[in-house]
Amino acid sequence: MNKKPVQTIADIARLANVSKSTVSRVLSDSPLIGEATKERVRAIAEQNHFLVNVQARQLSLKQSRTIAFVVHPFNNDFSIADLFVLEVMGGISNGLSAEGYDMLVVQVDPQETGWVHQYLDSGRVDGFILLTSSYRQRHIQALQEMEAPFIVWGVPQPGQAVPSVSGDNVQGGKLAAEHLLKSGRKRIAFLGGPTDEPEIQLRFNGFAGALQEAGQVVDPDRITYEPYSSTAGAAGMERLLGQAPNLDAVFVVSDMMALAAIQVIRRLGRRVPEDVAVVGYDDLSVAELSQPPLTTIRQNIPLAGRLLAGNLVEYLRTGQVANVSIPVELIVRQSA
Amino acid sequence: MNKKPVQTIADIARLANVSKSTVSRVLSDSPLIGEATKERVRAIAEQNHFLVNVQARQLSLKQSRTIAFVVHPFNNDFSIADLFVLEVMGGISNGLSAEGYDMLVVQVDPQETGWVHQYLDSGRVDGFILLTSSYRQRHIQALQEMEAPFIVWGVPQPGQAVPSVSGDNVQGGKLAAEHLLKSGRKRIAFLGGPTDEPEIQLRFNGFAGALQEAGQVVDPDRITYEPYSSTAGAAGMERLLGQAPNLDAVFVVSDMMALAAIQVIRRLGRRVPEDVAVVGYDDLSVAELSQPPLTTIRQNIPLAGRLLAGNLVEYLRTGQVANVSIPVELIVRQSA
DNA sequence: CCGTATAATGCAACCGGTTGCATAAAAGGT
DNA sequence: ACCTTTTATGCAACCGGTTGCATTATACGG
Repeated sequence: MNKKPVQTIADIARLANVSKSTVSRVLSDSPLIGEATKERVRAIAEQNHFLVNVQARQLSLKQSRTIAFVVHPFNNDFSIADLFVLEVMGGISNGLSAEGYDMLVVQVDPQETGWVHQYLDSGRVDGFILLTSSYRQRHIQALQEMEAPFIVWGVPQPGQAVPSVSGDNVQGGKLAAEHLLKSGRKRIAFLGGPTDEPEIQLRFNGFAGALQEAGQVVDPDRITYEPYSSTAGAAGMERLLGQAPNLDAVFVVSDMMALAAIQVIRRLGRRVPEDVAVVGYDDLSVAELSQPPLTTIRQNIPLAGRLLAGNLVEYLRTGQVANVSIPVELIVRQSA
Repeated sequence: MNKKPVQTIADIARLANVSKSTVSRVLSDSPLIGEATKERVRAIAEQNHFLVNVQARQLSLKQSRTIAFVVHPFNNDFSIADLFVLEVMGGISNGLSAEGYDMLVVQVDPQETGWVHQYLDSGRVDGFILLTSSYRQRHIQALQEMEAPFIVWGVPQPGQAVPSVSGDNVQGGKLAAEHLLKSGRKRIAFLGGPTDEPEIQLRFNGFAGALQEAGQVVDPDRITYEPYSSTAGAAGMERLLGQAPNLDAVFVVSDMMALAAIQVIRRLGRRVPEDVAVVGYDDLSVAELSQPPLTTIRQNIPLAGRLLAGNLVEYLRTGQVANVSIPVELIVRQSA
């Protein structure tokens, strides 16, 4: 396949007149080897563009230096999380490579858990990174049972000792509400995602807290929870406008749902932001290209990726379970 | 790390009272082994939840059964390809796992080519998959020089023997033009991407061919080529309207540019689609959420992914260079 | 000047598979 | 019954690294 003549440490060893062990130690910068030798061996390796065979090293070390990024199949249905997934993946990939790890993308059947076995016991990967999704719980359980190292994006169910990284959801809800209040909105609605997602609850808490602090009531007619999808976003918005026709603002917990909501608001004859102000969540790249450009809550995704990677690696090394939450930021555009 | 007692084929061999070789052969279903033995060994492996160690197998076979999906860093700048990347990746990942391969996501510096060496010579991956991008040429050159197996999404430069999968760009251009003609448009413009991208030329060919067939002239004033970006899309649209103020439709070769173009058209006081009809390309998820929902050309992305994976694997095995193009489809919404 | 601590290197086993070749057992031919 | 095939299995080397332990060369203390 490749006719490069110098491929193994044995080759280098021969050229440098030393043993395999010495070359191996030079490459891992072991203190056992004398400086002079190190220099010489390194030079030879360099000249011959030598690169260690990763599989051999991994076999020897019994670790793969690879982690699996677990995603669900991308079905035809556009999932709300998609773009988010991509951006997070970029961050994780960066973080991982900074730690010297590779990232394998593993698509799994949401119903099965055999993949844990398959990838871990075969030595293919050292650990897993999961993003929040409706099937998360079952997977987390499986991972815990098999004592597989993993970390999740999102807020773990209360009482679970699971390493995680998430946005500061309470603060996100608060920022959105405060911005709407500051611009004089009086009847602010909440269009949420699935009820059982802890982050949605936290966003609501932050949101409701800010309203109460401002002396506003949190009218149940102006609150709804929907599955994560743009069609659900549209349906939810329609319901809200039916229940509370006089609402003058809405905080939507995802940008994709917010875009769908805006379409509904307009279809029903109201203007955004004049009649109804809209604040989204995530700051996906579509947010600034939409009509009108979307005011939204941005999570620091590159940071999230780096932390997911870093904390998982840390957990692998020390067993330290860390739960960190990262700051969010209000991005004001024209929809609110 | 894992206390599973039965982990190696040696363990299985002991339990089954056979040699390592036999177990190995049973697992690869070698015809050398008798049926009775196979059954027995398989049963034992099964009972003990045995899984082969991937690294050891790979070391022995000198192949990684892994391919690298090469992407550029996701910078803050919204890249035209983003969503596209994600969707294609899903398809590739599916195709690859059907072939028994894993997918590694490799982020590379567009300026460097060292990664080819790094991943190939170290045995980390068996091949690469690249998506079209402005830096593609340099990378392709590097890959070819190192005789690295790879496949690209998009149309290769003429005269290059490069395995590829691409959409049927000629047909895409044709469908767009025909749709606009059918709705009675008389002065149709073309807003293209970079001139040196073969796919852009092909889309133009299909577009121009359809116009000519309908007896329309292809007025140079109604044609422009811009870099790939939404700002360039806006600039291009502005130029077109300046050169040919009476145009009544425009075919834009990417959805993102089309969205920008629509903003310009409106800013200059015309309505979409009444005054100017707009057809985009790609059918990104934003297309249906935009105002008005965008009429566009959709490529069968899951199929693309599967073909990229399948053809690369085929190339790995046989050296067959295949260049396939997949069908496209017109999605009619409200912008045209 | 010798014994021992110390630094530098090599030997060989090991990680967990695969495979060419030798061998043993069963089958076939006459 | 005997020799040749054929079929089924084992032996041992190999893939390309890492590492515990032995060994040699050098430095140091007395």
